[in-house]
Parts: sequence; structure tokens; C-alpha cells
Amino acid sequence: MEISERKKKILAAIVDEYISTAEPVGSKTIAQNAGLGFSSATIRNEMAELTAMGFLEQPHTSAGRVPSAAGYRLYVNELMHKQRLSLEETEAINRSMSQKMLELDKILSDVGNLTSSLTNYPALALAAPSEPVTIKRFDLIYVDANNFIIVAMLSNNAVKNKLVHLPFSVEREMTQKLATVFNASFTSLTEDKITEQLIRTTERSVNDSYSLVAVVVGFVLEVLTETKNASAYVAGTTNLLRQPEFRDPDKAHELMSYLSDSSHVLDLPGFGEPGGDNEVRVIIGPENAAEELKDSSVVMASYNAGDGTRGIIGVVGPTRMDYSRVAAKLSYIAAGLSKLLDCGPELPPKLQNKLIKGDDINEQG
Amino acid sequence: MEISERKKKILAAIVDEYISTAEPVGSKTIAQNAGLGFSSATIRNEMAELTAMGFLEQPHTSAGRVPSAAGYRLYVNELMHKQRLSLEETEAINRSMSQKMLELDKILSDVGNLTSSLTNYPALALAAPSEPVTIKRFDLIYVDANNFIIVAMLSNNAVKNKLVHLPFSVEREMTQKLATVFNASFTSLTEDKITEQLIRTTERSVNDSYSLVAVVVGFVLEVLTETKNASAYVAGTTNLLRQPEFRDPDKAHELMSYLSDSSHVLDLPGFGEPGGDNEVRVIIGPENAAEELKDSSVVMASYNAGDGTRGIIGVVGPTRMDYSRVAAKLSYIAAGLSKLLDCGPELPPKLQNKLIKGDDINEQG
DNA sequence: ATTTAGCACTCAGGGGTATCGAGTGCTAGC
DNA sequence: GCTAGCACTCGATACCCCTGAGTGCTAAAT
Repeated sequence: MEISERKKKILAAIVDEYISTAEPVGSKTIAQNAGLGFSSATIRNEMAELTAMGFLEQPHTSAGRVPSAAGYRLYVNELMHKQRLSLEETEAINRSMSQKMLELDKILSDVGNLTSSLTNYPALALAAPSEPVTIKRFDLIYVDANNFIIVAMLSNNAVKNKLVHLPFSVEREMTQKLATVFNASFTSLTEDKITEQLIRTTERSVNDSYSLVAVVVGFVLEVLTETKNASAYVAGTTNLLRQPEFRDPDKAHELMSYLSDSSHVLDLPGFGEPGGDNEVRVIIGPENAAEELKDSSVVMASYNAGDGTRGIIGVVGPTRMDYSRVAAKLSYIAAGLSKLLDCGPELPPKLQNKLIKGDDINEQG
Repeated sequence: MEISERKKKILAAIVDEYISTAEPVGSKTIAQNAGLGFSSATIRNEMAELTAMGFLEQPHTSAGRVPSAAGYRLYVNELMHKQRLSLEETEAINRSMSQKMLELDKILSDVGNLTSSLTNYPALALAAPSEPVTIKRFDLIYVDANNFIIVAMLSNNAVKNKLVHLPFSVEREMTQKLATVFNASFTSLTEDKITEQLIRTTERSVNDSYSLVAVVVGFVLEVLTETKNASAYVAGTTNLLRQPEFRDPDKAHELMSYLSDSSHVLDLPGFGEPGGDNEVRVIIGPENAAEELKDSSVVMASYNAGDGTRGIIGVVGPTRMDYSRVAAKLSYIAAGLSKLLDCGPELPPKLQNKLIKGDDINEQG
């Protein structure tokens, strides 16, 4: 059966109402509040049909209706009216994003916190390199005879470091030599390019009697594998406890501990798919692959850093989520993030603010 | 009134029972299970007196007894039988601690996670320098004409870095010169020693037309102030939801969001006090200064890194906490951490394991 | 052909009441 | 000084009834 315009209006009204009250919605409420000009009986008939079509569900016979996953889907795809952010909101976001930090990890964790506090839902912030990460620049910092620090800057602007302790002493010259050699031979290499032979050659070239090369190579491999599979941050999981659907501590605990292992977040479907910038994707309840998310929805927006890294920011919440509000915010934040990461390093901080304010990014697709 | 030996035994039995069941304890249960050889009536009389003395409380007339804060206090101070860790437990801890990482931040966050997963309570890991932190060693890493990384190793073995972007280009020589100058003039300085005059002198000495010195000094100040007030990690807050006393989502939310701001953790009383190593301190319910912790207990153990940094690891839980189990684990972990941090850099990783296994650290004071 | 008014029906939630039983305090006897 | 016994208390549980929001259906009205 084709869904009539009137049914759509009614469905939209029901979803809106349910999103704000968390209580099953009755025909009378819609007749009175939605201003559609029909009596409750008419609404009732339509609701009965919407239920038969699978867009609504009835918790029990004498209760109001609740949107089904299909109902939310239709709502998200067609019915929901795109929301604009208020000036205060965009300014708050701009303010938080006009930070001067450029390191990927710090940006991600900050944006995660920002997103979570703006939406009052747990937030995700992911970054995945579209092509394998390499090391852009090395340095070994001599601390004292027994200690040095390895620092690596990666192609995606992440900076990693490791303090190394040696049970024997080395000289400053040795660390400098190592740094030079590694900068010459190990930059711009993907993990699989680091062969046994390369390591041997390097060892010979620095006359490495203490297997220092092995230590540094170990660090390189660790960094490259760790970042190959993208990095993920989760923030604000406690927000879940504010949602009526998570008043059951067992449910809350299940989802919260699932989220607190940020590696789970990388399993999200569609993560890694191309998808246009600033496009907002919504995964509703049972559409989620993970069992733990079957009763939750995930809203995600992609951002794109100029260097090929692309990523996702998103929020997790009950299926009864304020999709339009969340989508608007995510879209705006993702757009800001794209600009920040994309032209960031080419712009002095003062200009960034202006760019982010571009008006077009208030809408989302 | 002086508390008799028998009363102490009964109180201990009640606390033990209540810790494991979370239900008010009745006289019959104690008479049957505790094996004291008295009838329930006798226990009952003693319980009535213990209640009058303030060590027990009665939720309502016809319920069993629950330990009061004073009851727990007595239990913790005198009655609780020190627990030994099983071989499996000590080995599990040793395994997790025999990591090769030496950076303070990473160690702290790892130990926080370890503690939380071993105790099933939220865990805290703090480090506070007993004397102001200084920078031990600088480096500026030239990335390209517009970007360089500042790396600083601190006196407490933390490593901090920052990626700096410049709206103009600098030459490699300049970054090297800066690094040399900063290593010469800014190492081992506490924050208050960084005077306007020192900055001016430095600027003149490198012929700084781009205020690069200001950028680096900014970083230095940021790092020194940030670490001056110690660093804190909180892990495993979701564990709270498993405790029956936090089945009320509002309570859980209150405490969890309090804990998730790790700066709160620094307000803990006694943090910063000297206190012997491996000494386990317990703060029970209302003894806590923070309103949010009035119904919770905190168990803390201090560790001591040789370099003057001292810190605390601890757990937060309901006053009905398994104090002896938690104290034993914390004590063991803190002792391990002391050794790891204290002699860590002077020992090759292989030896660390042995040291940590020292038998005496199974006990705590 | 739609829409609406009316009506009988359903059922979760709330309030009241009876019952149960764990636990108590007290007393009398060992 | 300990314990057996007993009357008493009172939260928790179960049950029941009632209320009211909401439904589906039918018949009248537009």
C-alpha cells in the first residue's frame, strides 16, 4: 500500500511527540496538539493502518503507539524537518573548535567531548586513514646515557613518542646517527615495506652492536599497526543514564561497557565507506550489526581531512533519539572539523573561525 | 563503654556478611554461619548494644543490622583480617605490570585500568610531584618549513609534545638553535623561575624576529602548570552499575559524572600527605569531603617513585566495599608500581618481574 | 466516500488491604 | 551469663479493585 501524505504527517507528529515525551502517543494527543484538523477518530483509523503497515507498534492493546524501526527510518529519510542551529549554538561550537592544537589525537578527544556535551548523548570520534599511515619525520632525543625518547610524526599529523630505557649506555652521537638514518630510510614507508633486509642494512650502516635499531624498528611497527586500524575515542557515556530507556542499570551497563572499549566502535557499519562529506547517516536499532546496539541508534557524520584521513563523529542513543537536532549538530561539527583539519595547517588560527562559520554547512543532506 | 572481644567478633562477622550479601544481617544468620557458638538470642543482645554504641544501624525496626560508618571504621582499623592474594592474582598483576613503557602518563592509565578490572570498582590513578616538576630535556623537531614539534621530557618522566604550525617559514637551523638555547636556559626551572627577563634575554640571543621563543615558552608554561597540580586518571566507572547500591540511575549518574571529571579526584583528602609507602588508607562514606562521595568509600594506596613523584592508586565503591580484598590488591599494585617507577629506569625489563614478586609486599599496614 | 461521534472493550498502573516472615526485644528458666 | 520462647513490628509481596487512557468498531453526518 502506498503511504498517503496524511499518514506521513500523522507519523511525523507521532515521532516528534514520542521523541520529546518518551511515552506512547495516543490519537487524542495528536488530534489536539498537531493541528492537523482531524478528529481523534480519523487519526485513530490512520494510526491503525500505520500499525498494520509496520511503521508503528503498540506496547499493549490499550496503550498509545510507538514508532517502529521502520517508522523511524521513514521519519529520518523523509519526514524530519531539517533543523537549523541557533546562532548561540554555532558560536559555541566555533569557539570550542578554534583551538590551536593540531595533533590528531587531541583534536579527536576534544571533539568527542564537545559533541557529547552538546548532544547529551555518548559521542564517538573516529579517524581512519584512507591510505596506510606512514612516518613523516623521526627524532631521537638523547636524555642521558641510559635513556632516549623516540618521537615520530605521522602522515596524518598524529605525534607519537616513546621513552626508551637502556640497560647500557649509549652516546649522544649514536642517537643522532640513528635519527639521521631512520629519517633517511624509514620515512614514507608503509608497514609492509619494512623488510628484514632493510633492517639488516640499517643495522650495518650504524654499526649497531646493541640492537638499538631493533628497538626503534619495534616502535615504528607498533605505531604503524596501531594507527593502521584507525583510532577511536568515546566520550560522555554517562549521558546514557539520563535517558529513560536506560533506567535499567543492566541495560545501561551493557551498552556503556560496550562503548567504553573504543575498539568496538570501529566495527560500525559504513565506517570506511566513502560517502560524501558532511553527509549524515543514521543507523536505527536493529539495523545495527552489534547485538549491544539493537535497541540503540547511531547517528554519524563524516569529515574529511585533506591528507586522506577521513573519519566519523557520531553519537549513540536510544532509538527514540532527537534525530534532527543531533543530525544538525553533527553535520555542523563535522564540517568544521573538515575545514580545521583540511586547511588547518595552512591557516593561522585566527582565520579558522571565519571559515568554519560558512553558512552552507548549516544544512545536511 | 569498652567494646568487648566478643562484640568485635560479632561486628566483624556482620560486616563480612553484609559485604558479601548487601542485605541487612540478622542475628540468626550470624549464629548459624559465623560459628561463634552462641545462640541467636545472645547475638541479638550484643547486636542491640553494638547498635546503641553506634557501630550498627537498623534500616527499620524489624530488619537486620547494617554497619554504620563507625562500624566500618572499626572493622577496617582492627577487625578485618588481612587478605593474601592468591598466586594467580599476583602473577596476573605482575604480568600486566611488566610492561616496558616508562612514560608516567601511560603507566598511570594502564595501572588504572588494571586496578579497575581486578577490583571491579572504578579506579583512580594519581601522580603528584612532591617538588615542582621541571623540564629535563627539550627538543624541537623540524618537520617542514611551517611546522615543528616541541618535545619536552619532564623531571617525573612524563613526555609532552606539541605540534606547532607557523604562518611563515622558518629554517631548520633556527629550530636547532632554539632547542640548544632552551636546553641551556630552561631546563630544571620551576614555573616561577621563568621571568620576563629570561624570556627577553633568550629572544635576543637567538635573534627571534618571529616570536618563536614566545611559542615555546607558552608550551613550557602550559606543561609546567598542567603538571604542577598532578595528573589523574579514572578508569572503569561503569563498574559502579554492578553494585546494588547504584541501581538507582540518578545516584549512579551523579557519582559517575563526578568521577569522570578527573580533576575532582585531586581533591581527595590526604592526597599529598606524606604517609608511608604501601600504606593503605580508607575513607569511609561521610568521612569524605565531597558531597558526591558521602555514600561511598575510597581506598587508596600510595606509591613512591624514586624521583620525588609520589602518587596514589585507589578505588571508589559503596561503603559496603570488600575492604580487605581491595586493600590487598591495591597494596600489591602500589608496591609494584613503586618498584617499577623507582628502580625502573635502572633495570632491564626482565629483572623487574622478579623484584615485584618480593613476598613482603603481600601484606599491608 | 470520508469524517466524526459514540460506545463498548482492554489493560497497565495506582491505591488499598491482607498476609507473610524475617527480625527484634523481652522475659523466664537453665 | 546464656538460651529458649514468645509476642510484636513492619517492610515486602501478593492480590484485588478501580480508574482512565486508549483502542476498534459502528452508525450517523457531511
